[in-house]
Amino acid sequence: MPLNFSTRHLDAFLALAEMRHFTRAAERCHLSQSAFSQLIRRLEDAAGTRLFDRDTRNVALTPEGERFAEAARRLAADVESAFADLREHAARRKGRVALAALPSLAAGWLPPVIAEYRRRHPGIAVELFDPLADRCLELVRLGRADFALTAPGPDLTEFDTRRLYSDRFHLVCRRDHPLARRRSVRAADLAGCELIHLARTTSVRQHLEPVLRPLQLKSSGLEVEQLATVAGLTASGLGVSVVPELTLFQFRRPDLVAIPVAEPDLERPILIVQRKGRSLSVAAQGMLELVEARLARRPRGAR
Amino acid sequence: MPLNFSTRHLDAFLALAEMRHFTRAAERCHLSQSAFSQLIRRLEDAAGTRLFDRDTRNVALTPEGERFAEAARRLAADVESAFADLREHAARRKGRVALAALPSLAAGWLPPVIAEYRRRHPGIAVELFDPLADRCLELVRLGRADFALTAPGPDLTEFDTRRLYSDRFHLVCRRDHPLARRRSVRAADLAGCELIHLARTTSVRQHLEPVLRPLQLKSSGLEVEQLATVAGLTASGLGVSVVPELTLFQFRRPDLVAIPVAEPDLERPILIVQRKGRSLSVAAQGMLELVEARLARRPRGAR
DNA sequence: GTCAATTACGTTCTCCGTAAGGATG
DNA sequence: CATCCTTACGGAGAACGTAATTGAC
Repeated sequence: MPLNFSTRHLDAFLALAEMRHFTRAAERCHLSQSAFSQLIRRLEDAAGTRLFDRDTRNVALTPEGERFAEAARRLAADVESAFADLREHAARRKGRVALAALPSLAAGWLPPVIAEYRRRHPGIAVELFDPLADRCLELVRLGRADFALTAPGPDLTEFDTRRLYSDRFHLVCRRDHPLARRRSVRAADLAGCELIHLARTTSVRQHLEPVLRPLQLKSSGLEVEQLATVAGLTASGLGVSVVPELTLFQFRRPDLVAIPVAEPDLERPILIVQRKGRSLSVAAQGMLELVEARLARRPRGAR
Repeated sequence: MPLNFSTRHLDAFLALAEMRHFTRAAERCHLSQSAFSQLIRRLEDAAGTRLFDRDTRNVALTPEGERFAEAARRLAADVESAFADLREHAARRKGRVALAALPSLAAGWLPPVIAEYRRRHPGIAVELFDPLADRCLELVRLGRADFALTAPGPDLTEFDTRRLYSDRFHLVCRRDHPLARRRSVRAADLAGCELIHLARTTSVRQHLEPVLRPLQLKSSGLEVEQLATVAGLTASGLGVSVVPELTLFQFRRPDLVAIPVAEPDLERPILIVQRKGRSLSVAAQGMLELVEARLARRPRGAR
């Protein structure tokens, strides 16, 4: 006789095992005494043996009942904890979210978002990676990151992507540079400038290259990995640089100025990238919503 | 929304997690696809979060679903094993029975019963204690033994007892003894005999004492604990002894004879003793039934 | 257009409660 | 005889199945 064993059976069994009294155990379970009796009876039928010895005066567990009681207590606790765990994740009181973001985002724009998230959901562990674009995608592909905020890579077909934002480029130069007083510049204006480059592995460089290559600019020969190095080199008058708006926080110093580059094709889209067809965890979904909300409130440069 | 979480929910969830296909998972669960869909929906309501991502083409676990799946697999296995364990005990394929029996029973009459039991139920562990009567009761009181086969002790009110059998006494003497050719003897016939006694702690002695004391028999001064010693002493012509029928197997030697003592008050009841109000385990119940069956087939001396 | 999940709705069946029955101290 | 578990029976609600609907590819 296959029983659809349920938490009600568990609760009833445990109540009776504890109370040793049908009527009172039935009350605790909010059942009539009759229904309760049937419940126990069906459980015993499924068990294939009596679990309680009872006459009209006494109720006690049989040896088999004792044995089952141990399992039943564990089961009840396990069911309870499984659902509690689920609800805690659903309520974002517990969980984990891992995201990857380009260094420029990770250093400047993202931290306040993460701080806000942690404030709202102190129980959730936040993991942040700040590698270059290729590795961002890799982390998402491996499932190490729930989603990434990064620039387009070579092969995005295996991901679900959404454009969050489009980052415009700025010329950064010393305050005493000939272009320093312009309100905006065009790519052509850069002719004659020595350019300090970021490494070719960076998304910044990859987006700059198609636009600047035709201009045959003089190269400074300097090609570094860190934006802070670019800032230092530029401040020392060794050249100028062209960087996305989101990285400008690295260049906010009295001796440097940043000037928008008015060039329609020169922009670096920032995408939300996640695994195709897989939904985000509740925790990650919350982070994503906060990212989008922050962007909506600060649409500078958004398209 | 409190769900009456049941094995059906578990099975459905696990089937869908494995199949990633509602229709096929529903078939495995012997449900219509519609009913199956509702089942999952209710489960998700109770969980407070989606467990599956699905559109008409793909079904996959959400991160929360993955987490729940681990717990669900454990739960399903635990429920299954708890019931399997119960059924194995009920079917006497598994379990344990402990019994205590007087040495005379444990040595002679009981072993074939235990052997038969083990043959029938090889999965059940049988534990046997063979102490004197007091300790037999003690073992039952402590729950170390499921039941005891023993003689009446001083305080039986705390136990449930049932008379199994009544053991009649026999005179044991050498073949060359004056009484050796009698077909039966009375207590009075023992006048002038030197009696070899068992220790006062034995139930044999305790039952003999009230009957033999008035006869003022000569004492041999020998008072030992083991029946085998009594046999040796008797065979050497140091005296005679009076022992219950169940112990006669110790005295089956060519130089000794055993003669029934025809004395209405001289008998030693053998009781089944168990804890009051507590039922026996299925395993122990089986042993008890075998004991009674064996007795019914061999009613020699039964009342 | 097809396949698959969801929704709608009528039906079935399980399970509950009221009430009578029975056993035990 | 009072207490308390069990059985009987009628009804409410949950769950199921058929079928129509929606949605994705």
